[in-house]
Amino acid sequence: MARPRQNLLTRQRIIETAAAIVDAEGLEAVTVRRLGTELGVQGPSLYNHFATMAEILDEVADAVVARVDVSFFATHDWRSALGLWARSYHAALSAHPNIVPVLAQGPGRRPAALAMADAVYGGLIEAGWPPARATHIGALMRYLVTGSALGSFALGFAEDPQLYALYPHLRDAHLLAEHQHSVDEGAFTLGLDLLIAGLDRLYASLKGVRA
Amino acid sequence: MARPRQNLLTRQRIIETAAAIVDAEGLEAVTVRRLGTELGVQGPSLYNHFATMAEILDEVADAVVARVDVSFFATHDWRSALGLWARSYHAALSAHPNIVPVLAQGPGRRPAALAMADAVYGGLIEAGWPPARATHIGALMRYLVTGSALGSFALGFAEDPQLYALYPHLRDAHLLAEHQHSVDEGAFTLGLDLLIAGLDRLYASLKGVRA
DNA sequence: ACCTGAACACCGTTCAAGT
DNA sequence: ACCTGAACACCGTTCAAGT
Repeated sequence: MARPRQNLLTRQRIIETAAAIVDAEGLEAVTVRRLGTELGVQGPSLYNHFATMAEILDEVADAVVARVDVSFFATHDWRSALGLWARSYHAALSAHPNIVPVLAQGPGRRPAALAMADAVYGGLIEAGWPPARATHIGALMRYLVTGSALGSFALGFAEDPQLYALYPHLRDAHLLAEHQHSVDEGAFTLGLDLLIAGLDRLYASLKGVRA
Repeated sequence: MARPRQNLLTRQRIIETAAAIVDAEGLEAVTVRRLGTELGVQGPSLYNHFATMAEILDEVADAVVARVDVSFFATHDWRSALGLWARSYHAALSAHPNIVPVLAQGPGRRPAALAMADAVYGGLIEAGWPPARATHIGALMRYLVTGSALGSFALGFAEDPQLYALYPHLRDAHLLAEHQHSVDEGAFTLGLDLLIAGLDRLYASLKGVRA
């Protein structure tokens, strides 16, 4: 059989395959040899397309961030835009929790993460927030979204009821896993609503508006 | 030279040595062989004291959580207690940021993490919060603290000014690193203050108190 | 009971050789 | 230009052998 004129690999194919492994089995399951097997090549072939394994995972992470909708800042009041963006960000990360540790290190040089930071910061500045405060708000939102996506609170407790015998108030903690979605979503929604309401009041006081 | 009657290793010594490496060089620097070298034994000797490497890192993480002060719930109003605890939790994690990914997976079977969850949840229940809300508040606080400790927002941007040419509002992002402490602390403090003020209002409305 | 030395099945990455 | 095969310097973990 003749050598195909088209390359066996593209960056896109590699990233998609890596993303599928991350979602199904976690970050540690993505190895050079495993990727090679799934792509039908030998492991070292990947180095014709990427310099390091970390670069591949960075692109997987950025593809997730690229799906976050930042368009609201162009069309909505800053309060609505912040809430809609944060929900979109949260939804994108919750769909791919295994990649969150890579994302949580900051935008670095990832284009989608930088574009998102630019849109959010720009939106807040144009709404009249002082630069230092706009930075704080952007940081705070990242803390909440990555913190909530990084590890499910509900699933963070072991399933073993006996474990909690020593802790008087944790008697039913082993049941949290059954209510994972409502616990984790409820906590995120509570936090987001409280923060936006609080920022609204802070904004009003900054602008000299009396309640 | 005779064989010492005392063991060369103890769990305590291993954990302390691992913690020092984590702090100085990060999680990836902690290897069985490296620990062996620093402890004056061969790597496999560690398996007489721990079943896995993950178990060692779990204990390093729990030692950090053990330093969080949860006593406030016994002595203070829930609002003050929540704020003082969250600041103590944040300070403990900020002092050892490299171990945060281990912590962020939840308490699991770690005694200090379980004791902390018990104290916080118990304190909120005794203050009169409904159980579901108390769970949300505990989760929310973990999101904020681990999210902020996991990766510095300020240090998450590359130091290369040229990188930001494409992003109109990020022109000065490369300067964030110089103000790391005030950016990261400012964002955390803003978030904590807004959340506690918001929870105070929510509590008042739950208890039927009119503003 | 605890430590050693050798071994197993992995890693990421490099590089000369092939096409 | 891209892929292969062999190699290097690592991993965590197991286990028989020593004391």
